[in-house]
Amino acid sequence: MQSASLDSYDPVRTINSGQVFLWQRQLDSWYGIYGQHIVKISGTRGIHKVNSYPKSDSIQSRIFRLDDDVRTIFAELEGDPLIKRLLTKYQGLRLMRQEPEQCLFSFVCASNTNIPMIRRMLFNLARRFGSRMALDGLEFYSFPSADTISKARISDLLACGLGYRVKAIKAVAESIVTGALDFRTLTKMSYHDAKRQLTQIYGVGNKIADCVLLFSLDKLEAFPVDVWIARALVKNYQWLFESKLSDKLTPHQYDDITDRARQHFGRYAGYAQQYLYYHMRHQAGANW
DNA sequence: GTACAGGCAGTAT
DNA sequence: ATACTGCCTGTA
Repeated sequence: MQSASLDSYDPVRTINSGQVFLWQRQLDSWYGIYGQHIVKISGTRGIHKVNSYPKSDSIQSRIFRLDDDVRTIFAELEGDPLIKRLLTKYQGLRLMRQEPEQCLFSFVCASNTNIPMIRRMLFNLARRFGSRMALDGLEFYSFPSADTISKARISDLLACGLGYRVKAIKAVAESIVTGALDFRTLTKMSYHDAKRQLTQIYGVGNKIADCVLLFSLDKLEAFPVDVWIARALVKNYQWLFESKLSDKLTPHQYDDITDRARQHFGRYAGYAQQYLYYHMRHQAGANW
């Protein structure tokens, strides 16, 4: 019973994992913005139906990574006692596969702020620069394209509450528009090569690059270390690290930590990160 | 007022 | 290499 349902998935738990920002609860359903699509999760009692508008048959499998062989993945991660416990405790939690452009813009906005603020910035961006869509009598806005953002006025971006991130947002939009950054190519590259490309962009450092690699470019070995993960490691994995860990990281410490985490958790370290992150937030009583 | 929040680049040692 | 600093903005 327990192992049989370990490969189940719970879309609502997954969208509340804190790694995707443009979701909202309305009329007993959840609505998310996925590039040009609205994704709707309806249903109750843990039995959910996922639809997308415009309609797409493959989008559910795509965004919830139902193509991943989680039995194999989880079997590898069970070697770690804490992760083994969390896999059962948070059954149904998956990683999500986000739309790369939206993902990169989102995590650039995420630097040095909190989730309510990130959501505000992204909803503002969508409302101002996205296309209006209607569903169930509700109003939604698609996520704006890099082209649109590259042409946007600085003052309009500032009005979205982006603050000093505008410079980075512009740099990201530019590199996409000029083709200097190409997600298809990055997906085919190795983790390290793709990361090197991403971090060339102004405003994209280690952490943001790892988030984009894991959440949108299928690099499951990526192990983003934000303050929450750092705290989880300090608390539960101090033994993994020679020098003492603190939850403030210099760039060199960041590399050291992700490398060791990857060594310890293996090629699916990103899944371990997802469960650790969810666990920390859950324990902190987060409900944003 | 002021500390702080899911990093980053710039500058000085 | 490593440490220190400022940064938009909103909230507690």
